Amino acid sequence: MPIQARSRERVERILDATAQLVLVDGIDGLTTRGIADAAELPVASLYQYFSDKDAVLLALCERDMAEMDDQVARDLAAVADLTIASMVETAMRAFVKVYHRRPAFMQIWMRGRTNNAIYDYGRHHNKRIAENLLAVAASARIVDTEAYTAAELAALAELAVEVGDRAFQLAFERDPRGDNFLLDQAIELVTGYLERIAKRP
Amino acid sequence: MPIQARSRERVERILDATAQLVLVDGIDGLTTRGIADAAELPVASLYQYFSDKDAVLLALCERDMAEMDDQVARDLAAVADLTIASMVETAMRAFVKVYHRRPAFMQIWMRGRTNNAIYDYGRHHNKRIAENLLAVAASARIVDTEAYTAAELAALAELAVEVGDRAFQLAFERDPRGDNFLLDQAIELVTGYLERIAKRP
Amino acid sequence: MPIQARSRERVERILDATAQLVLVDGIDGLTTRGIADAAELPVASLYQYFSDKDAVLLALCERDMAEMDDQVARDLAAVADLTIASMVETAMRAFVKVYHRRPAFMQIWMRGRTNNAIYDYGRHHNKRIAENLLAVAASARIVDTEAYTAAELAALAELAVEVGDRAFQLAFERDPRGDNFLLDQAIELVTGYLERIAKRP
Amino acid sequence: MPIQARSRERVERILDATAQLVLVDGIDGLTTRGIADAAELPVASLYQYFSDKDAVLLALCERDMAEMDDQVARDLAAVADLTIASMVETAMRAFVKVYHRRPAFMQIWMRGRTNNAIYDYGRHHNKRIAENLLAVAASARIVDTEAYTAAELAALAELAVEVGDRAFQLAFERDPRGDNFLLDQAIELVTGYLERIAKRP
DNA sequence: AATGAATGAGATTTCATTCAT
DNA sequence: CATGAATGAAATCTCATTCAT
Repeated sequence: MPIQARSRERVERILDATAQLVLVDGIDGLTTRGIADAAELPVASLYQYFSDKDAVLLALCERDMAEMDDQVARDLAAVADLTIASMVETAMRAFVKVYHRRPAFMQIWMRGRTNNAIYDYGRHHNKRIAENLLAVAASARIVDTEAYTAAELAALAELAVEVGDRAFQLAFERDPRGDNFLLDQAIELVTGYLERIAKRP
Repeated sequence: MPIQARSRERVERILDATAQLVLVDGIDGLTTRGIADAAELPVASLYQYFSDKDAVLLALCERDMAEMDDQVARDLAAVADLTIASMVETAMRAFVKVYHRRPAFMQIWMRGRTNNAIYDYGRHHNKRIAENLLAVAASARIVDTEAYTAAELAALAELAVEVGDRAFQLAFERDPRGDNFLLDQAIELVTGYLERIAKRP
Repeated sequence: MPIQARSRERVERILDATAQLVLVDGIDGLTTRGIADAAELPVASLYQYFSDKDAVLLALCERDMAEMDDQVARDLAAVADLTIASMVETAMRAFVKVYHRRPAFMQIWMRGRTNNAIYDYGRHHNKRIAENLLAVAASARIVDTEAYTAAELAALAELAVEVGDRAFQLAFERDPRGDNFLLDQAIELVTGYLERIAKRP
Repeated sequence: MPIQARSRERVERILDATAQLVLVDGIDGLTTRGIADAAELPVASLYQYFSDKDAVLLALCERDMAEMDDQVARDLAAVADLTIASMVETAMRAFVKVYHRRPAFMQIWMRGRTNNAIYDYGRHHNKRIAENLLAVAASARIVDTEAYTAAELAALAELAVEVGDRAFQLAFERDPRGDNFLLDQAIELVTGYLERIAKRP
């Protein structure tokens, strides 16, 4: 097996093992030895692939986040009539799909944010999501660029994403599959809020 | 100095020290030794006042939460014309006042909720706040009790409280005094969302 | 209530509480706080009656040992025909009686001898028992004082007591009431051994 | 130095250090820090070789017990005329040899048996010694298998071993090399007791 | 005499990380 | 590259004992 492939395989195994462990023991219970054991490799070998423990968590987030971004992009591309409402709904439903597909990721995301690395990554990622969605909306010319400055729009978008995030947290806390009533409400809430930036006809 | 007063003073010192430390090092960085050093007393003495580390955190939350509840109650009592909008604004501004007075509390509240003790307390408290506000609104007959079931109203209120929390977190992250634009937006967001439960004329 | 009486009552309560605790948690689990709680008095008050924790254990042994000595003396006094065999049997059966009456004492005695205080007390007491029994036997003129020096007799007697002690330990380990087969064997063993010091007719 | 040898050497050093410490401070005074200091290695390294404190004690017992078993087996093999008396004497003298070689072991053995790990191991080992000796005696056809049931024989043998243990303890307490008079008496005592199971001609 | 409060001094164990090979 | 082994640095909590009142 070529070294690179072996390396990639091991990294995946580490990430999967970490995901499983977080699911079972929570973020606080996570140890390097635990990860190594679960991934069936020596502890010291972890450090060949990751600089430290936080880096593992981060990589896990990144991997699954990339999947989430893909899902959002793909689903948005399939929307015929792009409005603020359809965008919000599509994006948020895409999130839910990935949370369902990756329960461990959901756990880490929802409950693991005391870890500074994850927390910071989360803030950073939410900001990027907000920017991306704003860009899509802008290029679809569905944003009222006259009533708000660019900075205000950015702040609004980020607020909306964060608030949606928290609402989902609540929904997934109540039910590991996401409480349906709360999911719907979350979407309504964010939609309602963001419609103020929709272009007035 | 009477013993009881001395004891209370020490407890306060422990709580204040804890608050400072959480602010600086985060919840994960909190250690009993750290608390004791900061509070200038022997580690063993911590255990006279608190059964364990979690209990300290919990007490801190309780202390500041009580203050927050007071503030909200007092400010709401002073509102002449009670509407959903005036309630939300009054309550949220009351929160801001307390966050100003107790910056450490905000941090703990916003970032400390993976700690089980805090988490449970937080969920419980938010729920209670939501219930209280809902009760006030109901007795002022400004809630549309026909369009929603009681359970739905409870869920809506809780969601609003949690989402307001998160929005405030963002505002206070950007600016230690709370970013004004974001604070306003937060209030608008929650108000907008909750107005759907206002009684239709 | 006169102070002395109150004091004696408290000492008894401490001793009883200690006995119970040892029975439940073993010697290693014993704490001053535990004793105080069980005896329903403040920890600090323990130190009014005992110099330290070991002193409590020691006092407990002494109290029950005194009872044991009484039992032996009383039972021996009732023996009509004093021989080595009847002495050994009577004394050992008296031990068993007290072990039955005082199960906590039995526990401490049988399993608590890692504690230095208890261990030393045990050695000391076994020696005294040996001396006493030897004195009784000598005054009943059933000992062969010609074949052995006084020092040898003392050593023999002590060995017999210690060995009997260990045999009982085994018997009470196997069965909290004392395994009957082993109890009988223990008596036979000690009797058989000591008969060598019986006066030859 | 090859790693395995280094590891074995360290384990030995830990065991020796433990033995010394138990000898000086008793079992209760034993601490992981103490062991580590005496063995001149970091406390954390203890846990590379042993799962916890009890495991160290246990390993110490096992090591010395193995030596004792060897000694007994070797010496018994050299006995020409196997009788109960010669067996008992040979075995007990073999014990003495090992106690001489391993004074710490005797201490641990005699005083450490409240520690659960050691206690359980001790009971188990004494039983096995008793069984082994009984088996040797049986195969040499020097046991009266008609007067006693197998269970009784087993109990008798175990009692004899335990009682011999205790007698030896006394002998070694009085004199670090083992008081000769008491050693002789111990052998006589056990021999005398066990001869009842010798086959009647 | 009585006691609530205070504390010095550890004890055991865990863990992330680093080397030497 | 890979890894078994090693370890510095803590962390939490307990407990016997002592004071000040």
